[in-house]
Parts: sequence; C-alpha cells; structure tokens
Amino acid sequence: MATRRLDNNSLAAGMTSTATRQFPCDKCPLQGLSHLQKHEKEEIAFLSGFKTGELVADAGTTVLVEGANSAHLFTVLSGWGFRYKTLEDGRRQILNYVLPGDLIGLQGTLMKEMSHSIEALSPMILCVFQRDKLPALFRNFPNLAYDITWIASREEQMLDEILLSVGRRTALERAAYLFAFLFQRAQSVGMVKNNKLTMPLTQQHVADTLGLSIVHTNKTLKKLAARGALRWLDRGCEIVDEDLLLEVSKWQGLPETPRPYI
Amino acid sequence: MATRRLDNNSLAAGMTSTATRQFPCDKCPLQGLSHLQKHEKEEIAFLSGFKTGELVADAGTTVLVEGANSAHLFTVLSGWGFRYKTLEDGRRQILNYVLPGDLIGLQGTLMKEMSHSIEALSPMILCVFQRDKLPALFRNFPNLAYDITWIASREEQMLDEILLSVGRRTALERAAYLFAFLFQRAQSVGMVKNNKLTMPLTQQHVADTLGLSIVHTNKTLKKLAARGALRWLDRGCEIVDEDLLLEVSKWQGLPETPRPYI
DNA sequence: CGTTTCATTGATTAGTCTCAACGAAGGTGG
DNA sequence: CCACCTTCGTTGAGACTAATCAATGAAACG
Repeated sequence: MATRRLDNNSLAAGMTSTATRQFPCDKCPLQGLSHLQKHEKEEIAFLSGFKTGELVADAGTTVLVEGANSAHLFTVLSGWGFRYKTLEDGRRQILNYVLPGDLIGLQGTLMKEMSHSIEALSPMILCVFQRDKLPALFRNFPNLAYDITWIASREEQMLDEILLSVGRRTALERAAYLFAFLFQRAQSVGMVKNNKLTMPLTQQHVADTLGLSIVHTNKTLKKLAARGALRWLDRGCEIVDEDLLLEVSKWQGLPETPRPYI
Repeated sequence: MATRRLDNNSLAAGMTSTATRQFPCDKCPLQGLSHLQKHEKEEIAFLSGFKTGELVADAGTTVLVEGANSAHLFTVLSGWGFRYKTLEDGRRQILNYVLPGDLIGLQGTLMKEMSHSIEALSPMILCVFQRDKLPALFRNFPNLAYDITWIASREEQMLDEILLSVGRRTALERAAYLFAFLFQRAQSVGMVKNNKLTMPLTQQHVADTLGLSIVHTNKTLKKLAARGALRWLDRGCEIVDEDLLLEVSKWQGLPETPRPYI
C-alpha cells in the first residue's frame, strides 16, 4: 500500500475522516518508544479528535515558513527536519533539528506568526493538529497542557546548550558536540541500529548549524574523521565513536528521563 | 521604611504571611505596564496564594544555580539579571537577560534540575512562587497555564534570534543587535526615561553574550560609540541612537503585542 | 594609600573566511 | 547511451577577523 500523501491544500480543506489514517492515535508509532511517556486512555481519545490528519513531506520541503500567520501544529512521527532563521542577505542559521516525537509550530499557534522556518531533511511524516482546539486542551486536559509546557521548556534547554556551543566552543568542539547531540537524540527515538547511524545532512547544513563557513566546516570534519570519530558519506554523516565525540566536545550528554509527547 | 530582605533560608522556611509583603498581587507593580496583559480578579486571588514571598537580590548575587534540584519559580518585579551557562574550563556564555515581567526557574520546576544559572546585574526584587502548586494552576486556571506556555515560547523566540545573531552576524552587527534588543525590552517595561537608558553591564558581560573576547568587544564597542550609537560609561552602557543600532544590526525589532505575565 | 576591578591600547599570533579551482556522483535530455 | 549540468565535497592560497599576550590608566574600595 502506497503512503498516503496530503499536500497543504488538502490540509487546509480539513481532513476529518479518521478512517483513512495510517496512524490512528491508539496505534501511534511513537507510543512504543521507551524514552517517551505513555498517555492515558481519555487523553488518547481527546488527541484523536485534536488530530486532523497526517502530512507527508519530501526531503527538501519547507514544512513551516517564517512569517506565516496560519501555521499548523505538528508532531513529528518519522524523519529528520531542521528549524532555521535567515538574515535579509541570505545568511542562514540552523537553530535546531527536529526528530520523531518533537512538537513543531507551537510559536505560530500561540503568537501571531512563526519566527522561524522548518524544512525536511529526509521524508517526514507529521501528525497534524487543529490549532484552535488548543484552548480546549488546556481547559480539559491539564496534564497534556503541562506536557506541552514541558516540551517547550525542553526546546529552550536544547537551545541554551546550542548557544553555549556556538558562542564558546572551538570549531572542533562544536562539531563534536553537534554530532554527539544528534546521535543521542536519534538513539532516544530508536533511530540507531547496531550502534550506527547515518544522518541525512550536507556539509552546508553542518556549517549553518555551527556558524562556520562551509570550507572551514569541511576541514573540521576531516579532523574528526581522521581521529576516527565519524565518517562522512556521500550526503550524510555516520557516527563511529560516540565516546570520542563526547570527550572532544566536553559535553556530558542528554538527560535520560522519559519525556512527554503529544 | 527599609526594603525587606529575604535570604534563601527564610525563603526555604516558607514565608506565608501576606501582610508583610511590599507588593501584594492586587497592587503588583507590573500591572500598570501597558505592554503587559491584565489579570482577572479570580486569577489575582489564586496568584496571591501561589506567591509565597518576595526576594531581594543584590547586584552580583546568583539567584539560581545550574544543577540545583529544588529551584524556585520567580517573576522579576524590578532590576536586571542574566541567564548563563559555563563549560568545565570556565568559558561562559550569557544566554539571555531577564527584566521585569520575566518568569524564571521554569526549567528547574518542570525538569529535575536547572541547566543554567541566573545572576543579578542590579539589585533585583523577585516574586517567589510555590512550585508544587503549579499543577493546581494548570488544573484550575487554564488561561494562566496558557500564559506560562506563551512565556516559555517567547523565551524560545528570543533565543532563536540570539542564536542567529551569534552564529551569523558580524561582531559589529551582533553588538548593535544586542543593544537594540535590550533597549526595546527595557522600553517595553518602562525602564527608559527621556528616551535614554543606562544598562548595568560590564564589557565582560557583553563579551560573554556576543561570544567574543573582551579585547575585541572593547574595540567593537568603540566603533559603535564612534558612530554615535551609544556611549560607554563607567560600568554601563547608554543607548544614544536606537535607529542606528537597528540599521547596523539589520534587525526589525521586537513585536509590539502585549504579553502575559504571572 | 595600597588593592582590586574595569576599560583601553598595541603587537603578535591563531583561527576562520573568501576566492578559486577541481573532482566525483547523479540526473537530464538529446 | 552518452554529453552536459548540477550539486556536493575537497583542497590550496591569501586576506581578514578575532584571540592572546602584555602593559597601562582610572576609578572604586577598604
């Protein structure tokens, strides 16, 4: 059976039939992940109504655009993406990456408009929520509201760490931190098989994440590869030695606590 | 009458008498600010019970420490502070500044522990909340819960912009952005008199915010001063030409929307 | 009046950027 | 099926930005 494809138009038109869903909430692919918290039955029932459909995005697709005032609220079900901002003259900064279990578009839902964009790095499947039901969620499911606040707080925590990295770590430390960070995040949602992981990145993405030029990024990655920490493949990065990355970056790693998702 | 001073011990002991408060919630000094949203009567009643006391912190005091697992939840009533993280070897990155109306300590309340520290730049007065009543707030005051999520989302928005700045702006643009940003934030809470503002910073703080060395920061500030954008005083910075700062930084400024506070 | 903290300046070095050129792989159209 | 084009990664050279080192002055403090 082919993957069902919804473009933004059919999204806007509103897709309410739960029958055609590949991933009904009670069979959410995220619920089996040991690092994610389980939901109560009533919560799942509510979420089934909160969910309005699924979105499949190709690699390279812009899922959310900066400045859009009618942004949707999504949870990532599968795939890799990234959040970024740009300056007028095109300089781009990647702010963070989004992986399965992450909630995106909250800013666009709460504030007037999104202040960043999100693009798919690999094919992604997203769970689409009805933003105008968010107040109902806060009214009737305080635990879910608490979870959303928790998720927002976690994003801030990640950003703090990334900002420390970009501001104060050397290029080599910064690169090592980035790959250790992404490796651990991917691991926590079951994306690492046989202790190996290939990330769907170009060196341009890495450069825009670290705040470096692409040339210097290339030379920095070569150093990490020479030390045996990673291997750069055609259009992606394979992590070889996580411990070495942790050592080089002087980073203590992610907390182990199970976290909520919506 | 002298300002009442509470140290952390008397805080921990719990100060419940509302009679000794300088700033009861129904006379909160923040409520007169036009950029902040008003509360309903029942909300103010609840918040009076949510509040456990007031904390006065001298300049230079560490209000919250990274790693503390019993952090409090505060709203800033007056004064300047900053959030920061450090690497093992002492390199410090200032993540953001805290001004009146800002909620701090949310991470420490939701997660197990704080992942950043907060220090006072000037004398500060903080409103102290009882963290274990936060679930009750989410249960009974969904609008306040929504506000807290909004506030967390705004912090993320600010961090996004700061990260873009540190990652992709030049030293001069970055410095101009920082001062324009702080000027606008201070203005929105009524700290700017006669269109002039002096910020209680040392050049070390600026350096640790911009991700630069202190020497290069000094030279960059000299350039901005030479252009007439600002004046560096003894231990602080006076903004002279906001428009010039906006122009140099290529920044569009803060949104004007009134925002919630707790 | 010594001591500390901050700001300032010049000289040198290290890190990073820009420019430029080229190779490999994959896709496209003739 | 091959020639061409595009994207991505790689490398070297030179220019520029920012860091480090070092020294000094000014003000605040006890």
